[in-house]
Amino acid sequence: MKYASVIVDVSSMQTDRAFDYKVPEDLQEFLSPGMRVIVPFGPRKVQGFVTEVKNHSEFDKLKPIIELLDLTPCLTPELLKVGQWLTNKTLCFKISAFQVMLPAAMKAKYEKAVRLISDDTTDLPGELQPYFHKTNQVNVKDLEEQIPLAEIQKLIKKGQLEFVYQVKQKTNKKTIKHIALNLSQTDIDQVIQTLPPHAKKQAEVLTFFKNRSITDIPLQQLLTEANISDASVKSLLSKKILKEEIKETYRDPYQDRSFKKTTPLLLNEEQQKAIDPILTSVVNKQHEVFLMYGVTGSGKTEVYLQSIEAVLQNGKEAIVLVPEISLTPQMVNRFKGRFGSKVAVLHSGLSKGEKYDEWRKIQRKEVQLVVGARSAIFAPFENLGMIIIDEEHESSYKQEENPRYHARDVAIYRAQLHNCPVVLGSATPTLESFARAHKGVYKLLTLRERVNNRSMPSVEIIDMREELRNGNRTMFSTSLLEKLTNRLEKGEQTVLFLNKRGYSSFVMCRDCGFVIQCPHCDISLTYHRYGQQLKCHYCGHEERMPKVCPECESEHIRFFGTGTQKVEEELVKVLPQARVVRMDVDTTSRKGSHEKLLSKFEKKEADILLGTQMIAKGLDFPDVTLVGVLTADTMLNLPDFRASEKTFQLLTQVSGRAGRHELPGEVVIQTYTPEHYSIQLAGQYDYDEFFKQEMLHRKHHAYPPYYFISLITISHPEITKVVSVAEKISQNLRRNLGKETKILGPVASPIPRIKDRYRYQCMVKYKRENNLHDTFKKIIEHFQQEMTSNDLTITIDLSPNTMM
DNA sequence: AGCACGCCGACT
DNA sequence: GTCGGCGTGCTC
Repeated sequence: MKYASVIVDVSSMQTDRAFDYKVPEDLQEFLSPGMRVIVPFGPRKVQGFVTEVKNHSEFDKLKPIIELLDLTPCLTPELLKVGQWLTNKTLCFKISAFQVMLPAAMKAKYEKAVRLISDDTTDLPGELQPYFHKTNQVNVKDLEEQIPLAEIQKLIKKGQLEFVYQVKQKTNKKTIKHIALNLSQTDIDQVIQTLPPHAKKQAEVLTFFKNRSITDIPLQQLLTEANISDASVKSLLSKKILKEEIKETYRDPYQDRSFKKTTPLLLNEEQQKAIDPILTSVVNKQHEVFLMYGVTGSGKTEVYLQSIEAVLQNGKEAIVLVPEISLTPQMVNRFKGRFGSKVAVLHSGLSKGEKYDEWRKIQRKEVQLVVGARSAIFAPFENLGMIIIDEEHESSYKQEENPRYHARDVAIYRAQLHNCPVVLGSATPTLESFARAHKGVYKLLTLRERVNNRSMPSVEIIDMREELRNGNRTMFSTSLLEKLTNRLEKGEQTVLFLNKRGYSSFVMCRDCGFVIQCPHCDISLTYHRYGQQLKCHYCGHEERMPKVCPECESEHIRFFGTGTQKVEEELVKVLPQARVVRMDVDTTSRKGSHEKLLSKFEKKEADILLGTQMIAKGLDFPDVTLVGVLTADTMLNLPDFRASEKTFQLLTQVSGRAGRHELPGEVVIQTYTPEHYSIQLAGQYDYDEFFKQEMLHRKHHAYPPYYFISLITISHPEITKVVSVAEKISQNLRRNLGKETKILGPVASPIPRIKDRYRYQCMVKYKRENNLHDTFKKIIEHFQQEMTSNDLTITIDLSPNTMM
């Protein structure tokens, strides 16, 4: 007899361990760790992952596995190990660690239904009878709005009904209809003779098969290419001359696009110097982490491409992470262009089905390269030769929900298991990475020159306080406006960047100073022009923009701050002839709208591209010669120890968008704090000096990379509860952690209330702390009961990216 | 998590 | 008397 240890799909502390099941006779040969199964769990059925197949079990009242869901394990032995590691590293449940490594389409959904035991409905209460008219099984969801649950429970006690629990699979494989010959090629002519003489079209169909010498073809293709209607096909089908076949296919998000094949470019001396150690590491199968620090436009991508070439030639596979790839179709084009059908692409712009299909291409070893966002780091390759993380500093590589992992950490762990290199690339590396490179933990590769020696665009920093003093109350400085006008005249393009995060357009009364806030969160509401709505960006609360101040009934109620919508309006006022494309969450929420807007700009159907964060990355348009940053300092005021770093990164990235081709570029940075070092040094493209200065700050305030930090956030609907729990937690931390460790708080979180829940936090700063994980685990265990029964939540982030 | 079981107060 | 509220404990 064989037994399987299964991690069940029930995320709670008490079920966060393996449960044993009997393996039915017919599965004993196949079943192996990493496969998904459906198992009975209490009265219901749940999905689970097999972690072990063994010959004994400690437990004696075992139930058998109900169903096997995979023929090949969806988690390789290595990924099972990665899952275990993730669990320890992020303190998440095992099931969450496994689930995060697979496409969402493979997660099970559950349904509870009521089934009629006998076929006779006459015994049922009248109001229930219509439900069971045509079926003997009805979903509880459909029932519970009309019929009280107690009613049903009574009938269950009486034995008329029973609950059935179902596991719904979402892994719908896409199929297409093929039409195939039900005879051999050689018989075609003979069969045509037997057709009635007036059935010309049917004969045509068969001739089509003959001329092409094919035996099967997708139905759609047959109809269009042979130029026939489906009536003649149907008739041939009914005569059994043709037959239908259902074939599984992939949803290909890139199917109607062709990619121009590119060939390797000649590397310059610097690029060659950078690629050599990477290639050595690939050939020698050595694990090493490279930090490729290359200024924007220095040709990092070409180095990636040629390194990958070497990996593939070695018969190995590679993963390339890019930040939210849908934002940079240009990046996909470069990889698809070089490696064609060897590439799978995984990003948030794909539907669940499309992601699942791309994932299956990887699993079936039909591709050797995956280009994707954060979660692509879990691609089920078994023969990894290299992992590349482009724009290494991007915060989207950190997942902000459980399991709170950083893709960089996973990359390094997987690369260790595979003995292969990791390449981190950036023009503005995180301080953590750059410091590690200095210490020799990572190998530093530097690209200081831009390809073709093009100079960096010139940067002008504008003091907006000065503009105000001179009576300019608009959000465009005189200089920026002048340059904008100039570009319009020359027919060149401009990118305007608005860093909306921080404060967006909040609504304030000019008479009494009242700011309209969300009733459920401690955050001011944001004005949206569309529908005159006020929205909360945290809980989604919406209300109409009031005509008068709710406090003092004054009519002088206005919105302040600048959102992209407002900039667009003003832009039209001052430059009525300009054609503007606006890109922000509102204009890009629909699928594909992103690419549409960008291609509109690319085709020069617009003069100005106006947008938020999302336009800062990787865009490359030849005719953009001016980049304007409207408010460079909004981010600096956020309660975040990385604020300066993020500002520097952003300004550098944005500046890199100008003058990438023949035409020289210019950058205008508008700010209220022009003296700030992150703004000054970004203007001078001086990363090294920025690194020095920022490191001093970090050292002084005991932040990374000098200290590791962890953040515990406690939330509950009642503030007194939050405070008392937070207090207990911080006392516990102080008792159990080392003397060198600094424990800050408890204090109210930067946003003290979200969705009617109060939030407090404690920060732990440490250099060396052996007790950390144990202490955190014990804290969670201690409050576990209150977390399930009393609506208390405690979240622990072991390397928070933001303090919010 | 989700479900059953079981123990107490409020109603026909 | 019983209905139904939620605290408690278990799931191989």
